[in-house]
Amino acid sequence: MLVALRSSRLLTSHHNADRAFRMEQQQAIYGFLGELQMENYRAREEDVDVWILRLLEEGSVDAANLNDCCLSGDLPAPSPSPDANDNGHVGIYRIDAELLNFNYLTGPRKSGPRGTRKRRTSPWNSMFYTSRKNNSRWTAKEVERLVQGVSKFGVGRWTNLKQNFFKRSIRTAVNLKDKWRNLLKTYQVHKKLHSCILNHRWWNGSGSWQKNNKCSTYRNDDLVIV
DNA sequence: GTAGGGTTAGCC
DNA sequence: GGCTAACCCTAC
Repeated sequence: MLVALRSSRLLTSHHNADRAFRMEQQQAIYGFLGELQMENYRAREEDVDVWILRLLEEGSVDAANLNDCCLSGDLPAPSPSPDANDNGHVGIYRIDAELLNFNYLTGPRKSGPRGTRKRRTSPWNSMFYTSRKNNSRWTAKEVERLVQGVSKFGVGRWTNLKQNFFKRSIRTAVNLKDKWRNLLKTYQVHKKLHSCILNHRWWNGSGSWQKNNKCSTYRNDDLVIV
């Protein structure tokens, strides 16, 4: 599975008229990713297929609605589906407190919690070591706030996100960007999700939705899963 | 200010 | 030694 972000396009090519609608779509997409990722911390050693199916069954993640968020920059926007709400928008974004109630730091992990790390200050001053600025692992609450922030402001608005969600935090805008990148990276690792999601309705690339596993592309302006 | 490649340190 | 996550560096 390839997940590619095209955030720069998001913020530059959209018409103002549909900007709000597209932002809501974006929120849905990243909320979905956030839920996947955060649950992933808890269920890292579990069968991902079973796990995502459970989420779908519980309704925590609605793959059908997710598909309704799909838009291609090259293809016409699909009509809102019957699953959409009264506004014609989809709203799968939801951070479930139960999903976040996991043992973030002590749960089963391939790599355990990291302690304080140190590094050389510079190649020519290698005799001295100094601590990095933060050296702390992200907490579940921080991840939650990051996902909320990205869902609200979108990817690439790290300074804005910092000011609104991490104002008193040690995390810098760059830290937020890097953490989000790590989250998506981990998300990509679980390729089994691909076949699972493809079993649900999917944009077939030729103007209609279908519910089978023949389609191989999920796409919107900001996210491409191939 | 941001994106993306590079570096580092902890854990297996 | 490999993998991973947090952090650093730098071009744009």
